[in-house]
This record gives sequence, structure tokens and C-alpha cells, in this order.
Amino acid sequence: MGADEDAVIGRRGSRPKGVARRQEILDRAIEVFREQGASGTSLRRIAEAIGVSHAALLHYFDSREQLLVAVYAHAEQNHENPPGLRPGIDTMIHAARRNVDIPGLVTLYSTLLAASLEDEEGVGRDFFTARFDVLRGSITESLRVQQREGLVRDDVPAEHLAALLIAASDGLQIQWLLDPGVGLESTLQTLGVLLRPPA
Amino acid sequence: MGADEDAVIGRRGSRPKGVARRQEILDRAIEVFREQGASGTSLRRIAEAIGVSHAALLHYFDSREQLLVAVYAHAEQNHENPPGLRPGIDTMIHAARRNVDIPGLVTLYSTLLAASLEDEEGVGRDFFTARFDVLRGSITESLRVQQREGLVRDDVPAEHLAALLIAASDGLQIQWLLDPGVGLESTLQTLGVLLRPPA
DNA sequence: GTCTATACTTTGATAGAC
DNA sequence: GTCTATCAAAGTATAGAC
Repeated sequence: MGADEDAVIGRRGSRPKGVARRQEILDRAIEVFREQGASGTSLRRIAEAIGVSHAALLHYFDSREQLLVAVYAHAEQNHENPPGLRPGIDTMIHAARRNVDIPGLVTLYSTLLAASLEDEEGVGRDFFTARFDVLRGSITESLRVQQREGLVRDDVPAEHLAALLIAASDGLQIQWLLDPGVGLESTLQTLGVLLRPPA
Repeated sequence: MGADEDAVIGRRGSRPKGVARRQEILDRAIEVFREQGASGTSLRRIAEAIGVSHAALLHYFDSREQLLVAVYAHAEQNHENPPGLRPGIDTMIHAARRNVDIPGLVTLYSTLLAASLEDEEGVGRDFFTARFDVLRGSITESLRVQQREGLVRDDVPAEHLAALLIAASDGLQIQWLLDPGVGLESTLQTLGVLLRPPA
């Protein structure tokens, strides 16, 4: 493999490829998603919308899955947490609200996540495993602090609450997509009430 | 349609198509999932495992998606709620435990659900919309009763709790698949604690 | 380094033969 | 009712132009 050769030869490895152009492609790909939603996400359709051949995309990304994961990761990191807000219910509500704003982002997330369950070896597998790990970790830590401050009930383990927060947020966004009457934000607020210490 | 002809002609009606054969195919397809998991779910692979051509499957199911939805629906209905248990945390835990027992069932569910988000017109769309609707409805009703009985806190709307229960269960099963250390059952038990009325 | 052209393979789906 | 043949689309991989 070329990468191995680089490592062996001693070249300063891992400058994936044209970083600038790669970013450019990602940005335009996100635009495609913002306009067309999750439909027509085949390599050829994306390439056509960007104005290159589908093979060109594979010059920067090893596979369609890798491209889509990069697109999602890029979109997710573009709207990071507002400063001064500790990970918890409020940040989840904030994130959910914005996810729903970008058409196709929740769908893309769900599709890639499902694909990562199917393929033990895929690129998405590592991404989502790490994502959940980091998310659970930071939320757990934040909740533990809030438990000490008396802001969150401390009769249940913070790890469980963190996993529940993420699961509820993910699941509710899907339910909301299928039936907007579900009330995404208000339901998450209710979960926030459940976290409060008993008066 | 053949079924209509039968009815008009007066033959002993309503053998829509090969109902028996259709069931047979479904049963064997589920076996394939139980053994091989969610991998190799292409029409040709399933057909090969059953011993027919892939076109034969399309004789009984209009599309691959319809077949897979039927497979999931069949598997889900096969393990219905234990009698005497009202819809709520306990039934969700019960269901989650069994889902996790059948390899590939959670993955199949997630995949079909994601696909239904992508395709506004697909067969899965109606299925999942209806499924969530029915689930939320029955759980809401059950929780309302338990609120009156003092078993569930009544300072939050039962509809929200129902949506949260389903979302948490769905989301946790996925997190558990990616990292079994998550503690599916114990985390759901914790959610049960959150539902209890403040002492 | 960047990209096009092209071909290979799998897949879902359809049409028609038996 | 089932198969064979066939198609179009898609992901992937390679060769080579610039």
C-alpha cells in the first residue's frame, strides 16, 4: 500500500491528500445536502452537483462511506457548542434544534449509523464508536459536577443519564422527522425536568 | 388482480397469492438473519440461502424493502408482550432484551428506519410512522393510568414520557451494539427510576 | 498532484419463456 | 409459479492524460 511505503521510506506520513481541495469538496458536498436533502447521495450525483467526475471524489476519499462520514463530521463540527454552556440537556437541545435545521443531516446521521452497525470493518464504525464514547464521557463528567452542585439528581449514576440523554436525543429527532407533531424540543425539556433533583 | 378475479368468479375467495409460500419464504428469511446477521441481505444472497432465484422473491414481494420490512414485522410480532404487563418501562426492557438476542434484528430495524427517512414514498415510511404512532399511543395511555395510580410522576405529560421511552430504548440498543459496556438493561432501569413520583 | 475515461462487479428490478 | 435473460444504476478500481 502507498501509505505503508511512505511510512517505511520515512516520508512525513499522513498528509492525506490535497487538504485544501478536500475541504472545498466537503463544503460543496454539504451544500448539496442542504439543498437537496438526503436524496441523491450517490457518488455520481454528488460529483455531478460539484462539477467533477465521480472518480475524482475517490481521489480524495477512499470510499463513498468515508466521504459521507467526513461530510457529517464536518457539518457537526461546524456548529459546536455555544461557549459557556456545559454539556447537558441544554446543549443537546441546542444541537437537536440545529440538526433539524439542516435538511437531510439527521437522515444522513441515521443512515451512516445504521451502516456502521452492518459493517464491522467500515470507516463509520470507528467514527461512531469514538463519537459516542467522547459524548458519553464529556456529558457524564459535566453531569457529575452538576450533581455535586445540586442541579441534577444524584440518586442515579451519571453515566446512565449521559447515555439516556444521547439516546433520547437521537431517537426523538427520528420520531420528529416521521411526525413533526412529536414536539422535539418540548419533549427534551421534559427529560430535563426528570433530571432535576426531587424538590 | 388475481384476488379480485377469485372474488368475482366466486371461487372460495381470498387466497391473495401464495400465502402459504409467502409465509414459508418469510420464515426461512428470518432464519437467514438469525444465522448470518444483517450481512448479506441482498436479494440474491437471501434467495440463494432459501434456494430460489432472486426474481422468485420479487414474485411475492414488490421490492427488497418490502421483503425486509415484512421480515422485521414478522420477527417483531413473533415475540409480543408478555400477558399481564402494561406497556411501560418493563415491556420496553423486555423487548430490548429480546431484540438484542436475535443477531441483526436491531441492525435491520435501524437500517430500515434510516431508509424510511430517506425515501418519502417507500413502504417502510408508512410502516414506521404507524408503528411509532401505535406505540406512543398505547404507552401514553398506559402511563396515564399509572399516573392516576401514583406509580408514575404526574408533573410531566405522559405523551412526552412515552416518546422518551421509545427514543431511549431505540437509541440505547444502538449504543449497546457499538459498545456492550453501555449496560442496556441497567440504563433502562435508571430511566424507570426517573419516572417514579418524587417520594 | 489532479482528474477523466473506462471497465469491472454487484444489485434491484423487469420481461418473457416454460 | 418459477426461472433465465437482460437492463440501468451504483460502488469500486485502474490506466493514463495533463
